[in-house]
Amino acid sequence: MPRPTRGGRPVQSAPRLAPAAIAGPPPPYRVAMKTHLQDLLSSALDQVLAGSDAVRPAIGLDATRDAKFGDFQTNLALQLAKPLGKPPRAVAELIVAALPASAHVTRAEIAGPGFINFFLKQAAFQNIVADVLAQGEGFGRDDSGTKGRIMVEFVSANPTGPMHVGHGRGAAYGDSIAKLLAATGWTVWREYYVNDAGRQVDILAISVWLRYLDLCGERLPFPKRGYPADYIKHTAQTLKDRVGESLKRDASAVLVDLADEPQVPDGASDADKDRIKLQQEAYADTLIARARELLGDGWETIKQTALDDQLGVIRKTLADFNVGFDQWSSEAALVKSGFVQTALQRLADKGLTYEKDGALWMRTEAFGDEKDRVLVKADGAATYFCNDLAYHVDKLDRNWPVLMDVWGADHHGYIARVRAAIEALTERKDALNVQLIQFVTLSSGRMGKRSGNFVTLQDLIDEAGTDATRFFYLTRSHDQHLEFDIDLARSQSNDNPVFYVQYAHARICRVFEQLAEKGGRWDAAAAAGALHRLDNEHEKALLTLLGRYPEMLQRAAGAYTPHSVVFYLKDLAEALHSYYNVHRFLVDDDAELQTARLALIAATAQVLRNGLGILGVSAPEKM
RNA sequence: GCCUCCGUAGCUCAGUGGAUAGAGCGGCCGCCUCCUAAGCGGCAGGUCGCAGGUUCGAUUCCUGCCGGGGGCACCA
Repeated sequence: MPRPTRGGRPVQSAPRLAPAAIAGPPPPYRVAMKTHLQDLLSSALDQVLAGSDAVRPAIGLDATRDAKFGDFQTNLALQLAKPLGKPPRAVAELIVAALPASAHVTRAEIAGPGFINFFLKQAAFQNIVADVLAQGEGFGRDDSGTKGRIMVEFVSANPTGPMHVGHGRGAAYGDSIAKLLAATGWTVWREYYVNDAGRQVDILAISVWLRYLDLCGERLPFPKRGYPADYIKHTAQTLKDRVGESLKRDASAVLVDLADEPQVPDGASDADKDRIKLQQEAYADTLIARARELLGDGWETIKQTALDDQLGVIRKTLADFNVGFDQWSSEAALVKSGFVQTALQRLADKGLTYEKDGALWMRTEAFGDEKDRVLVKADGAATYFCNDLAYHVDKLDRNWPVLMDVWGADHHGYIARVRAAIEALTERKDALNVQLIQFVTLSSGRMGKRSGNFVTLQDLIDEAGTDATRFFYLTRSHDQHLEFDIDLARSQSNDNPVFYVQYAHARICRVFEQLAEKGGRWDAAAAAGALHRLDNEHEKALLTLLGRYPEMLQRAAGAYTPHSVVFYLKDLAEALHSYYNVHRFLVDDDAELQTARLALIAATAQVLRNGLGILGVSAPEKM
């Protein structure tokens, strides 16, 4: 498999996911309608405020929560009640009385504490169908890339084992937010940072080697701090297939002069546990040093084999999960290239580093961190922070001025120092955009890499499918804890929420299949002239939702909330299912009505596809 | 102790200043001679953790408590 490399030299580029869509502004009708209502209200305000010294408020128009409140609402009267010294409803009456006549408005109604609700003629909404059909995959999208350049780094799971369900959430979120940003005017680049340097890789290698020795018939005790899981045995077998027994050493040679690893006794105090764990870490380090001595270059072979094998598993899982990256960036390559030293020098040149207790520190506290941080440890090894800092500098050097990092919530305390480093070198406080993904809990127990019996993301995908798994992850706000109901996700039952949306799409496809079977045709070109036939409340609900899609996308992108797309799609599917149950679309005796309804559901299918595409979920034609 | 994410129906969760707070699941009652019933319609179920404050208006913003998750390394 290809080795990942550092920045600027992508090894494996994922295909760009954005479809070649029709560029251009979102359909203007909703915006135009709001502007129109604002003009009417503005004119009314001229009259109402004449002779008053009240400050003219901004005219806010909102979508209504419920169709019974009309199409748009304004709270103008509530805002003006106090300055005018009149009850809100009285103000509302003045405003409504002063409203000029309009061809689009059927009525303006005062409701509740003083809202003015506008009811528009259905004709105002019908053209959305033609817009959707004309723009297709491009409907709602802004592929201009003119909002700016943003790099999204996500997953970046350590290559020391398979991805678990927590990583899956970050993968689903990161992939969808990248798609969402790309669909709303951003130029997006997605990266995976491969932590293939440092002590954890040595721990991985020693674990693999000990299992390899097992396979060669050499029995050694397995250290507590090693990775005991079965996937290590698999990698050990891969190693043996590759090198035979050339890396076999006698157990006695490995263990000579080595005291037994200390064990935590039952009922030990917390202090004792911590002390013994430190001794166990030291024991693992001793084993690693011993292995290096005995193996020479062979040690590197083991490390490479282990990394290749683990990363290969991760790559397969992500591919199955429909998650792609523009680039995989290697920590080890970053170190080897000398760029870490370059970054350190830049900090030193600014007087932001100093030595203390044999270590090299950075003055992060001067930039809002709660304390200064170590860059190079007393033993000469760089900290994770040091290399990661360099990586972020590298990203900025590559002309990505906005860096979104998708991290697990356990990295919360790490934000301040990375932000400090970036601010120190760029004088920009806002370059780093961290999205913390809250924890995933499993309905049947917790996961952990050392336990050996955790549920991997691959397990989940294999059993529940990519669609159900991705949809499930994205059904919750990312800053909310997610309880992953494994049984539900695994079940191919009606309870699984992804099917509800997909089914709406499949149903529409089935209608067109039926039409073809009957030998009928649907004339898309004639649809525009037939749309005036869409006059019932179910059609109105669909028309309204279709029209809201573009603004929903913008809102979801602005708030970094792909789950908003999920909830929108559920609403759209619900409107379709309700419509389906009440009305027939294949209307034998009314060709114009049939044309109009088919156009409406074709547009609905298009928006379902577009939205599901943002989520990375398929839109099947049959279920 | 400090930082942070939370606390909304029996359960899982939406709702980034507005109206009578919503959905799914679970419970109950209906709907297939008709484009897939993986669907639709209806009923029951709430002191939006507690207490103050700001506001014409607070589930939403602020403060303080109570309860829970996570983080506070020369680990990654």
